[in-house]
Amino acid sequence: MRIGELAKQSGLTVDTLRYYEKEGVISAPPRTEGGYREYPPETLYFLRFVQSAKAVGFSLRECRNLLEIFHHRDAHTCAEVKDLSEQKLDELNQQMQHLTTMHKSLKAISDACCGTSESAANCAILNHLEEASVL
Amino acid sequence: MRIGELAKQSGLTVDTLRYYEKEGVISAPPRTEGGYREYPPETLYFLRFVQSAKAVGFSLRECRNLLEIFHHRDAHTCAEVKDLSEQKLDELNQQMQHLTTMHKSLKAISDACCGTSESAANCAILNHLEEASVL
DNA sequence: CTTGACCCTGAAGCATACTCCAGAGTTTAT
DNA sequence: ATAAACTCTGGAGTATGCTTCAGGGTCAAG
Repeated sequence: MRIGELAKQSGLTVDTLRYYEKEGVISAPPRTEGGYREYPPETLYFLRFVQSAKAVGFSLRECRNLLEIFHHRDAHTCAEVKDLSEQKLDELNQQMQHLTTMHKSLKAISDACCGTSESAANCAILNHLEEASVL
Repeated sequence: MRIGELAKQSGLTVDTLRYYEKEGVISAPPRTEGGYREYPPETLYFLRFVQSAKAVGFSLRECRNLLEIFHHRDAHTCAEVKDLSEQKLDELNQQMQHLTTMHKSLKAISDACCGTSESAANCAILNHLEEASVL
């Protein structure tokens, strides 16, 4: 399978595929005589693995590491993998916390504003931001 | 007030202050004979305004625009300001949604894993990621 | 054999928000 | 007068995940 086909099948672009190779996410495939990349079919599964991992919040580097573990899964333990998952879950929680805090604060400020077409000279939102007591 | 003092008072670094000036967040202050920036005291309030806006999720560019509105608030309306707030609230909601979705998916996968020190050869997490049915 | 579709490389660009650096001038205290 | 502390500039570096580009080679069909 050449790169264009793999791109189509995976939904990624050829540029992204070459980028992934450069970053060590997928390994460099053999080349045809003309110098074209010739991918073994399982590459598609690996890419799907990466896409799933990205979809649950892992960074590209983390995806690379996870895929590495996947390739040598006999040499790794469930404890190790679950640990990575739980770390990521913690991270996601922290980010949600952060967003929630910001949302709450902004909502409170926003609710205090009349939202009319009156001059913003005394706008509650601007006033609250100025007072710097936001968080 | 010189830049070091303003940095101390605001909790930002001098580099950040110069960066903000370059980005048009705060306007360039007059200079002393020696070429040093001499900030009027209200700059501190403007910086606090920016910090508050950042704290509720506005990007630096958005902070700049908000501060611009603040500077000419007579020429703006509450409707306009509230609109910006609500747009940002929507954005925050979307981001929370996204995080929640990711967290849910990962949690489900993670819970399916035994987490023991057994080989990861049949690790439920890895298997689920491979199956690409994650989201 | 020519045309169009496809592929190659290395490097640069984008967006965000800083951070750090070298090399030089200014101010303040002693 | 001299040293320490402060400030100046322009430019490069950091992290992430691509995307775009120029300039050129390869492959398949008619």
